[in-house]
Amino acid sequence: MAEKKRTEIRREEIILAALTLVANQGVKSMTVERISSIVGIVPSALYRHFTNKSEILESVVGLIGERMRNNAIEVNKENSNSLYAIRKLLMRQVQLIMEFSAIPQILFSEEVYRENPTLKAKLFQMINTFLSELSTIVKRGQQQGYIRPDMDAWNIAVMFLGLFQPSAFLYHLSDGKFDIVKQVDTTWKMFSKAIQHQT
Amino acid sequence: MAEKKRTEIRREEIILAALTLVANQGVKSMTVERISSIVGIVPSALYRHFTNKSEILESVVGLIGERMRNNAIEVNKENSNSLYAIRKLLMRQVQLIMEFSAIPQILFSEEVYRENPTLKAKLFQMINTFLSELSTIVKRGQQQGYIRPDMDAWNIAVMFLGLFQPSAFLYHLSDGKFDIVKQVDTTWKMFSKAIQHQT
DNA sequence: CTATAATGTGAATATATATTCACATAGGAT
DNA sequence: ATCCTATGTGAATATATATTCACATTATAG
Repeated sequence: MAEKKRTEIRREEIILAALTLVANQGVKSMTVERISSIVGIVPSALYRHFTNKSEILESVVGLIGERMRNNAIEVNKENSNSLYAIRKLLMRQVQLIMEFSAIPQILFSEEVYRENPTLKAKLFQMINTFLSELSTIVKRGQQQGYIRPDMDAWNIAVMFLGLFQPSAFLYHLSDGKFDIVKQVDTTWKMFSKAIQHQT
Repeated sequence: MAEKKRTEIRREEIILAALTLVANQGVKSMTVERISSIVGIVPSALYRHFTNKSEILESVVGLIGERMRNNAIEVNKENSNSLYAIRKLLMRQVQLIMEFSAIPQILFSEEVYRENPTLKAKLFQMINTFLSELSTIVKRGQQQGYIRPDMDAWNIAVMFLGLFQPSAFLYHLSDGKFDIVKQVDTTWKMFSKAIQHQT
């Protein structure tokens, strides 16, 4: 028999196990059997800590969202030049993707989209929070005179997503062979020049 | 009993039915039961025309790929100004996404990624073909003097994907509420200015 | 017109997975 | 130390789905 642990601890272990599976092998690999096996308990034991599997997936998505949000907040704090902060954020996103290569799959998974409307709403809110955080950075840049003031901050934030999304896609599709850093670097050069305040 | 039809015809009907399901409700909704129901035959009859479900999915993905490729070829033929051709292509991609809102889900689905390595390879090749076609257009633009010659055509092609991918994502996530056309328009203005030959 | 091959059918099979439940046991509160 | 509650276990249940197969029927080549 596995050691008995308090539910708060087990919940964390379960979420972590689920994250590991999802991040590396996609949402489908996240079965109750595998999760429980990693944690070292029996499948039915999961239901002592979560009412169902969806709840576990929700927590996992929440964890990723939190991480993205923190990235945005931190780079904003650490960099006075907001253009530089955005570049830092870009690099962090790339890092996140390389670490959890299945993130795009999660964000587009049908488990999220169709089978769980609550989760879809949560995901939408998550992305909006991120975009909002990023918008703040952009606006600061516009006030500081680093970024052109004639462009909508929210638009720029959405464009930001486009800087790494295709690379993430190709990285994934090529089994990690695509040089994501190089592509993103080039893209950033062009992008930063385009949004910079023209003196 | 359903009418007997030659396998070539049935195959087309089946692929079309599968495409309809996938495009609107994702890969998971594409079950043998539903496909056969749309076609008007019984599930087991599918196996007279395909050896298994994967083969059907492969055909569906192939169809989408063909469509993307044709888009690229056509806009290249129809527009002498290659910058304008690229813009046209962008609009066509947006149209494609609005018509088949589940395309991102297909491209990132685990059915494609994990369960079927052949299909993954095919998808990769498909994207590369598209990017290659687009590169040709870009290179022409560079020769014509419309596009800056100091940027790698392939890089630009990958960036192109980033022009609509985030919008597709948000469009999907917001249940069609996100104004994809407006966002892509703004993004295009910035992008086209950035890649234009600076006189 | 008939024989044969191609296509369609319904039932059966196989598999994978989530979830429930009665029972077992450990560990902290008293 | 004992009781009680929280946690763990194994078996059973439910469900969804792909696939196979023996048999039925249609179309078509000869």
